[in-house]
Amino acid sequence: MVRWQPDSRGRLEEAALALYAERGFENTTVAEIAARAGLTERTFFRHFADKREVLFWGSGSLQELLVETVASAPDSASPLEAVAAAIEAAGVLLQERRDFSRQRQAIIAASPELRERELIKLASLASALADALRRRGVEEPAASLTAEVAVAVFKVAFARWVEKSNKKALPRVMRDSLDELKAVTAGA
Amino acid sequence: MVRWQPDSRGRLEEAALALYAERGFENTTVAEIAARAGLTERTFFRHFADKREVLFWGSGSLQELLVETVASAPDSASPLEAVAAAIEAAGVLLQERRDFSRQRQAIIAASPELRERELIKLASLASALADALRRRGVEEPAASLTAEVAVAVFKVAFARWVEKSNKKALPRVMRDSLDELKAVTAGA
DNA sequence: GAGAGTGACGTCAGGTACTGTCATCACTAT
DNA sequence: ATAGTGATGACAGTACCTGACGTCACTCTC
Repeated sequence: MVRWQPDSRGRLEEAALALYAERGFENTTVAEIAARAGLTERTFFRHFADKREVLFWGSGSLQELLVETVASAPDSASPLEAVAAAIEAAGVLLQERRDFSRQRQAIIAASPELRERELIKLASLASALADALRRRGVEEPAASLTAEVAVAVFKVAFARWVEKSNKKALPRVMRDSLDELKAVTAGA
Repeated sequence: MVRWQPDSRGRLEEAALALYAERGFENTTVAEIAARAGLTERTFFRHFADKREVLFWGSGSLQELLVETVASAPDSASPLEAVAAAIEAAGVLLQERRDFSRQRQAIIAASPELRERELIKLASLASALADALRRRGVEEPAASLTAEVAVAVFKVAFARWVEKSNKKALPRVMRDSLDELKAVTAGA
């Protein structure tokens, strides 16, 4: 006899995503998620720090990808070129998980609490990018500013990519948005 | 006989700030805040949507100031110049409330929950700035990108101003940071 | 292969944030 | 006087989250 079904964490993630999409984040209780996954509420909180975190478990790997891309940029690359490569790489990843990314974003956009959590993940991402730039020898405040700019471009590009479903691929939107940003900051 | 002491909202704000500073946000209960203000927990929640909001009541007026500054910028001003004027004006306001701003920021920095709330206020600010730019005829995505850049500069400048207490005035730090950003985005 | 862990889960009790509902009563307007 | 009105108190209830402890298939050791 197996005592428990495998992959309880995965089942909790699936159950949470389905319920949040179905009836909204606020109208879903942790008890319901746990029941749908065939587990108890207590077990949910052993896998996820809180009710929101279940939607953000993948953000760690995105951060790693960004940091590694910055780290492996050629020495000749400027700080902005390094982070540009990073957000384009992130764009590739999210473009691959297109439908999932869009569904997840719809859920987040519908709940202020989830938007808060998303923003702090992006802030952590900016902080990690700034670290990576400093390791490349970029001084403050240039490192922090470049990192914040990268995240800003990421946010705007992602939002545009989500809203118009029949448009360009995300990496392309990232690059275009960065060019637009350069134009905006140059002309003054 | 007066039935209640006046300015219950103000007393709640004061009590909350003092207790958060003294023993930290997470180690303070709403019941304690209410008791210190001579009120009940229920009354706290009639004045503030939640336990965090008590620290962010002033953010509305900051947002108004930014939006109005953008709106009243001369027609000849570029989008970046308009938001630059706005964050410098915000810098003046915060410089006037220097000690309060710093104490408040120390409390926020110590609590992830409060940082989340701060970030969503900044996001709302970016959104309001983008609206103001669109009313000036700026198209998307330039409006959103410029607004995000403004908030990014604001964040970085404010952080630098807070950490080195014996430095330049905040509006000056804002301007310098914006110049640094221009340098960073131009060189690639 | 018996005994000693070990780790993932369940069960239970409790604290705290937040909400809905109704009562109270100084104050105000007619 | 009388009838509101609005800020507050009192009380009950839900949901998030945590700590403590028990259970038992699995694994490791000798």
